[in-house]
Amino acid sequence: MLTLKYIRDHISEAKNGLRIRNYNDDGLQIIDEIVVLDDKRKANQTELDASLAEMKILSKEIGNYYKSGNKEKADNIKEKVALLKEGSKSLEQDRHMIEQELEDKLLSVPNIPHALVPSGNSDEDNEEVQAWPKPLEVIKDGLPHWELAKKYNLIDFDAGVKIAGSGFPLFRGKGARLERALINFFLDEAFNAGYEEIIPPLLVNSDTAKATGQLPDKEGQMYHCERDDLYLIPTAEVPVTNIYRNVIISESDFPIKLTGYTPCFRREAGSYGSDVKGLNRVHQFDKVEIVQIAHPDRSYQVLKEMVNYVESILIKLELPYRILRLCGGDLGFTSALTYDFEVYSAAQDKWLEVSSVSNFETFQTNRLKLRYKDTSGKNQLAHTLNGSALALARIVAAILENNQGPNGINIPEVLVPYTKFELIN
RNA sequence: GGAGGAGUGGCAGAGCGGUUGAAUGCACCGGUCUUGAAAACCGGCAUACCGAGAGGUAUCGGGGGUUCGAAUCCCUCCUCCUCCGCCA
Repeated sequence: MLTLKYIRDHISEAKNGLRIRNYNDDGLQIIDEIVVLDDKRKANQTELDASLAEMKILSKEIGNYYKSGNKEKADNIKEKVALLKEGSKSLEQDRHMIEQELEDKLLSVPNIPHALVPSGNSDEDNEEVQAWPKPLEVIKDGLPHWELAKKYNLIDFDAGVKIAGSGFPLFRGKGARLERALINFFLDEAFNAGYEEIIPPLLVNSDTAKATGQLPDKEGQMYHCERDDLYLIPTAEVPVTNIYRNVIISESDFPIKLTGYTPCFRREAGSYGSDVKGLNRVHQFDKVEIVQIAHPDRSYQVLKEMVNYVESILIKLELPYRILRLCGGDLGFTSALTYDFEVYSAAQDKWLEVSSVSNFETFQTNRLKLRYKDTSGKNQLAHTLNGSALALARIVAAILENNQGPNGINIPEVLVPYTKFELIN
């Protein structure tokens, strides 16, 4: 959620930002509507405050008159207060309504894109900021990962369907061990890069989901346990970032670097076709997430650092990758700037998104109320960033496809200490 | 799931219907003193909103109510603690 102050002080920047996100003139009106509502809110508060202040003073007088035994005078004032009270009540009702409306509108405004974000409508307009320098090797007669998984009995999609439904893969044997090896490898890498490991709850309450922006924007994407009003997390970002909800940290606490492995649950309604085959798009997948809470002056440097970090992992895994800067049409609701990593899947001849690294600036911290005391003692909103490092399922798909050969599938060297085997055959 | 107790500032802990946004202690920050430090003393020290400012309003777990007036009384929800039951 953008801050009111930002919107009021940067009306034209806000509108330009929304244009990058392909808002038309009608859509842009939301900004003006917010300003008008806020004016209403201010006027209301001024009036209400004055009325309450008067009531307070009169109430004190009543107290004093009672003490001195002057009942008549006290009762006189009581009538006055009763009148004031009626007025305050209706003002208060107005305030509730105005605030609710304002909040709804604010929640519907996405983050303002960073100046680097190119305009564009879809993922086809994303800007390639780093291409794979070598020619891509297409494996002739290569099998897609779902067939490899079947051939080597790594993933039993049918069993997953029976147990839960489509989109819930069941890993077994070397497939399960490869999955676990990757999780441990990623966590060790993050540890070495200075991230503190977190094992968070996998179910979160609605306050938590709201604070990181999943509610109300992505309500339909999350599994919801209605009976207890809890949501299954779509990413570790949600519980991990919420550790710092309603927290004021000191400037010396920066940088806060957290990592966590969790399964991620996504309903992903509405997708179809070959994109959803195998591990490309599933309801449950494993992911190691990295989260940083950064000083606003340093957050873009931190973003770079996180991009470099993700890149270093892909290099170690020896997978061909490219880095994209998301365009306005593809940029997530809460993000100001996002870099996507895609890995080339040789058998599908397709780039698969395996990581997304974003700076949310104050968009999340405003709702989180995550602040730090600056040198002058004032509270300021911190910046949050996160990235997948990495999303497991698609990495597995890429490893299987890219490393297949006549003798089986070769495990990247860096993983062998974790898998304890070098070849799947 | 059943019975009881409790939720107050960074922490500890008063207040239980009337200048109480909240005593006191600790912690923290600034100053005096000191060669320096400690001690002692003086001052500061919650958050949000409105206001150019003076200042005002709200907040004592959340929400609602009683009252001229609520941290204090009532209702409800949440959380924590103790005991019992169940259980990995």
